[in-house]
Order: sequence, then C-alpha cells, then structure tokens
Amino acid sequence: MSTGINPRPMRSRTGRRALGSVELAGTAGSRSRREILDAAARILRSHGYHATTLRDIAAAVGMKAGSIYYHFASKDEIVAAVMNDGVDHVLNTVESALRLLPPAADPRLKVEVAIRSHLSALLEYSDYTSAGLKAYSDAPEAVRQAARAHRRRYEAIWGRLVDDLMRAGRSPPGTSAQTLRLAVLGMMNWSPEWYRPTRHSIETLAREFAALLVQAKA
Amino acid sequence: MSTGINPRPMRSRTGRRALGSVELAGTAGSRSRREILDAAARILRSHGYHATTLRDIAAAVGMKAGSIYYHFASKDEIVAAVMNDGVDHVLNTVESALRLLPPAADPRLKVEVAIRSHLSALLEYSDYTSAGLKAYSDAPEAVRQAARAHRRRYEAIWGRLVDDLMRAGRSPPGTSAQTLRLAVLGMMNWSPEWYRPTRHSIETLAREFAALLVQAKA
DNA sequence: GTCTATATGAAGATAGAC
DNA sequence: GTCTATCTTCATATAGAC
Repeated sequence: MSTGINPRPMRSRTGRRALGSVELAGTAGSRSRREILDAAARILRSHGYHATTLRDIAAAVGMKAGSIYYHFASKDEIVAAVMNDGVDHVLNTVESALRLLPPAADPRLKVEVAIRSHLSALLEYSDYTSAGLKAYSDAPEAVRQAARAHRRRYEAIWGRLVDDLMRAGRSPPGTSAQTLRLAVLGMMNWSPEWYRPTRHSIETLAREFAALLVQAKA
Repeated sequence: MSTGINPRPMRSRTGRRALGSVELAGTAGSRSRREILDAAARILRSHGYHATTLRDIAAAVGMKAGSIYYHFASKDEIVAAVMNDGVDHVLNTVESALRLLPPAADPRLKVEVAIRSHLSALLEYSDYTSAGLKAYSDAPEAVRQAARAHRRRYEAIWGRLVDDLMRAGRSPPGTSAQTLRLAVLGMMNWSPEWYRPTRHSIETLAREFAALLVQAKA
C-alpha cells in the first residue's frame, strides 16, 4: 500500500512535485494547493495528526473532502508537505536573521538572535512550524522519514552555533556541545505547551534563554 | 454527554473510586484494573491518545474490548487515570529523592538530584509519566482539566527549587525564576523526543542540565 | 476543479448470553 | 468477569457526474 507521500507525478495544474515545496511565500504553485496547506497547518497545529481530518481541512477552504484529492494524493502527503515546509521556514527565518549580523558578532548575540527567530516562527508566525512539531511523533513512519533530512539540516545550525560558543570559551563549564544543543532545542520546542502571548514576551524569553546558554564575557 | 472521567460509583470489585488512584505500587485495587492501566500506559506512551484503542489495550491484557467496560466507564477515564498517576509518580520520585538530601545541601546538588529523578521517571521507569506527557495535549478538555491540579502540584516543586537557587544567589545572571522553571521543564520534557538509552546517560544529562541552571559557587 | 455518493474499515460504546 | 454481537459514527479514499 502506498502512503502517497513519495514524490510522483500529480495531476496538478502546475505540475510541481508534491513534496518539498519550499516557497512559503507562494511565488508559485496553485492557489488552492497553498490554501489547503495553510488550512491544514492551522488545524494540525491545534488538533494534531489524528484529530485533523480531510473534512475539516476541506471545510476550512470551502470545499468538500473528496475535492482535496484533486490536489493531493493522500492525507499524509499534506501532512508531510506541512511538516517539511515548517522546518524549512524556521530554518530560513533563523538563517536570515543570523546573516544580518556581522560575522564577528558576539556569540551571545548570535545565540540570542537565533533563539528569538526560532521562538517567533514557532509561536507567532508559522502554523507550519508548530504543526510540524506537534504532528511529528504521531505521523506514520513514512512521513517522519521524509521529514528527517529537513530536520537534520536545521539542527545543524544549532550545532554550529554551539560549536562557536565552545570555541569562544563562552559555554557554561561542565556542559558538552551535544547537551547544550539538546537543551536549547528542548526549552524552545516545549514552549508551545505553556506560552501565552499575553503573559510572555518572546524578546524577553530569548534574552533569558540565551543567558542560560552563554557565559558572560570574561 | 458524560465523558466518563468524573469520579462516580463503579461496579468494581473493590469499589475504589475511578480517578485519582495514587498507589502505583498496587497495594490495593483489583488486579485487572491495574493491569489495564499498565497496558494503557505502555500503549499511550508509544502511540499517543488517538492511536491508542480500547481493542489494543484489551488485547494487551488478554481481553476483548467490551470487557474493559466492566472495569472502566470510558476510554477517557482510563487516560485520565494514567495521566494523573503519571504526574503523581514523578512527583513522588522527585520528592523522595530530595528528602534523602540534608536540608542544607548545596542548591546545585538539589537541582541535579531533582533532574535525575525526573529524567529517570520519564525515560526509564514510568510508562505512566511519559504517557501522560504525550497524551495530554491531544486529550479532551475534560481529561486535561482533571490533570491540572496534579500538574500544578508537581510544578510547584520546581518553583521552590528555583526560588532556593535565586535566594542562594546561584541562578544565572539575567534570568527570572519563572523562565528558569520553564527552561528546565522544557529541556527535561522534550527529552523523550531524542533520548536513546544506548546513546545518552541520564546521570550525565542531569549533571550537565544542572550546570546550565546553577552558577558555580562564588 | 468541485461535487455527490459510496466503498471500506475502524473506532467507542452497549446489551445480553454465559 | 468476560464473551459475542451489534449500534452508531466517522475516518480515508475512490468513482463518476457536472
């Protein structure tokens, strides 16, 4: 049985491949296709993998469930696209923000900027990113498999940030690079469980998280 | 429509109330009841709320799905019991470990011991604890509601640990008590996403996480 | 491109035999 | 206490009309 998430010819208007669409800005691709993904991301974010139904997604874009299959081959193809777009989006957000800093910027500032960008994508701007985080562990293995390359690419950014930190002698004493990376991803990725826009400030959270990870300049 | 998770008379052999059973050790309660909860915890931990079916749980204890209803009024009653037992278990684990320390123990040691106990319950010993974490956000509001009191009680432990830290002047500069608490719960509770017994040591992780949260003695 | 109608399966829950 | 049988609902997915 095919899971329908492997790239293969689709009868889509534009003929773009099903997986790996990267342009969240919508520079290409059919209107409906992006609208469906937007709705799916929104519902996946709040309801999770199993509680998100094609009927819900279809209703959110003013369609019936059957019509979805003109645009996507399966539910899992939609989920995979949302998940991968979500990771790619937070990757682009963080990388863009880091590129605006001078290469010689203080490592503490780099970490703080990266955290702020990550939290902002996760909590404010991208249903895709939070949907991906929430749905990942419930999705079928084929979907998770397709997501792994994207995730690894993103996690490498944090590997580099942490390495810079250690090379600059600014990591807290007694912590390995590996643990530092897992710790920062954990505090950030757990935040959807408690974050309330009215109670917390992303700006402040980023500053304080960075303070935990980076030693003050000697 | 009743969700079936509110305590009410059950036709159970022992007549114990449905929710809030605290004795994980099984000092009381019917054999089948605890066996069902054990199986439910194990399956919930790996499959999550929606993908855990009464048929699966029943099969795991050598029953048919219909028979479950002799012991529990609904799936959500089972889920709520697992979740609440899970929180109570990690609370007892952490509190017991802390009680073994002298009251005047170094705050760093207290934090490290608490982290080790939490990680140990979450990753090694209790299906209930990890099941509760994984199922919480997918469970119906009535189940989450029933869990809140338990969670709050547990989180208060970390509030106290962090307060001690700040009073002792050992918290990292520039971090609030609130953020410190959310950060440590985040790095710990995200760990089921990446932890592999063959690759990580709970002992080491606890030491390194504690190093992040507690300043070296001046 | 979207619809209606439907095939197919699986879920939670109940009734009543044993 | 557990079983079988069944009710009801709702999911993904397909076929074919428009």
